[in-house]
Amino acid sequence: MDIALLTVKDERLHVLLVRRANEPEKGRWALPGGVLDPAVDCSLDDTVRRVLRSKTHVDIRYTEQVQVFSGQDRDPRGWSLSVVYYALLPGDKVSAVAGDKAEAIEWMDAMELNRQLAFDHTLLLEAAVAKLRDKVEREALPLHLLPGRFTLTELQRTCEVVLGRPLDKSAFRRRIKEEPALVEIEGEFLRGPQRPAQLYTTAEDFQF
Amino acid sequence: MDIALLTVKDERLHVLLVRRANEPEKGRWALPGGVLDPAVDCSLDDTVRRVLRSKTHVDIRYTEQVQVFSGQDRDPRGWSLSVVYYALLPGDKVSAVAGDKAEAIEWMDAMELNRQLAFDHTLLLEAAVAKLRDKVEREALPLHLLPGRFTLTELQRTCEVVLGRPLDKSAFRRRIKEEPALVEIEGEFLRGPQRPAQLYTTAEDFQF
DNA sequence: TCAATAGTGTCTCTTAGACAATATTGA
DNA sequence: TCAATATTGTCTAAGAGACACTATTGA
Repeated sequence: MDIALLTVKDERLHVLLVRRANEPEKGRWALPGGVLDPAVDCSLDDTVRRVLRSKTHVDIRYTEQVQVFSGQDRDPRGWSLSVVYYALLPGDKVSAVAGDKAEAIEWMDAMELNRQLAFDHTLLLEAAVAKLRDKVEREALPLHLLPGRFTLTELQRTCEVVLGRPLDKSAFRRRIKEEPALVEIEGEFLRGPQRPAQLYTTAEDFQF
Repeated sequence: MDIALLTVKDERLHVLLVRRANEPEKGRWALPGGVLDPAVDCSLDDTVRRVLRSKTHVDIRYTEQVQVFSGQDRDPRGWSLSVVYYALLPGDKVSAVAGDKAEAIEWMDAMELNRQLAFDHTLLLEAAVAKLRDKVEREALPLHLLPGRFTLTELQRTCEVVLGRPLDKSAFRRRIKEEPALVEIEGEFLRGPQRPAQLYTTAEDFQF
């Protein structure tokens, strides 16, 4: 099981990588992963949460199964099978994710696949990002990438980062006006050297 | 690995079931499945094709991975994991699918989930149908469910069967007019006691 | 001729995109 | 006041749905 933990950092979609401490592919960067432990996990989703907790020490609000990768060529040790998940981390929690002493971690730009990852992890990452993007392209709001309170502009930026293209402000706001997933925090604004921006939060029953 | 082999029969979406010959759940209907054989299969997709060939003796044109189901409660024998696929069979090939002597088979209406299937197979089937429907809902044409040559009306009926709702003829044709996946078979018509209908076929490079 | 289905045309209404205009703050 | 960003309004063009119309065959 491998996980693409995605977040928005510096206006770009980033993914968490860990450096492999052992052979094969020692020293190369890879998606964090883990193995199913039937004694502990009630299902694969449990495995994902357990692994994420141990690697990040942060509570992850959302995970989704992407695809199974399998075959004899993806790992030099022979036939292997891996279920890929993506997970979403709010942008303000990035700094809370720290590697263990044993493991070096790094946030890599998830759109720029210039670095060579271990095994077939570049493919896995592409599939994960594609699935997320597809969902957002179909009108889903990636609220799990945002902090507890956010402005509409921040929400729009997040969508743009995931989609990799600019959105029209007017059309975007028109669309989400009807969105029950968003709740206006009455009287709360983000202030700066300009007109204050209304703060919103995610509805209780929001399902991504 | 379990497979929902889907086809259109009698203007309804149907799924192939096999009756379990062994315990547990002996005698109950289930989706056909198989186990991965690393010695033979280069990947899970190979497994699916191998299993389908052995069960149906028909060449299946299209398969797609749906989702992994896992947990300790889905099989009385304990923790289990299954990758679910759906596969599409052209409507004119239904009669070519025959069970072995050892196995009873049956086509069940895939929308009417009234029968109690073995294990959690009702859930697996629902997930498979939902994935197919979702794809067709987003403008994909389920050409793999159709024979080699077909009319636009037949194509529309097939979409309607998958979606479970009627489509407007005019709007439907307007949409697929631009569709490169469809190739008109010039001069070939389906004739009957009415105006002949132009026959179409699937483009070589069609990707569902 | 009629029945039956194939195929087209037209109207309306909704919506997305582009872009402009207005609003409200701190400095 | 100005700079900067928030928020709203307007115009237009494309597309979807509804529905009616025409076309072409066999009987």
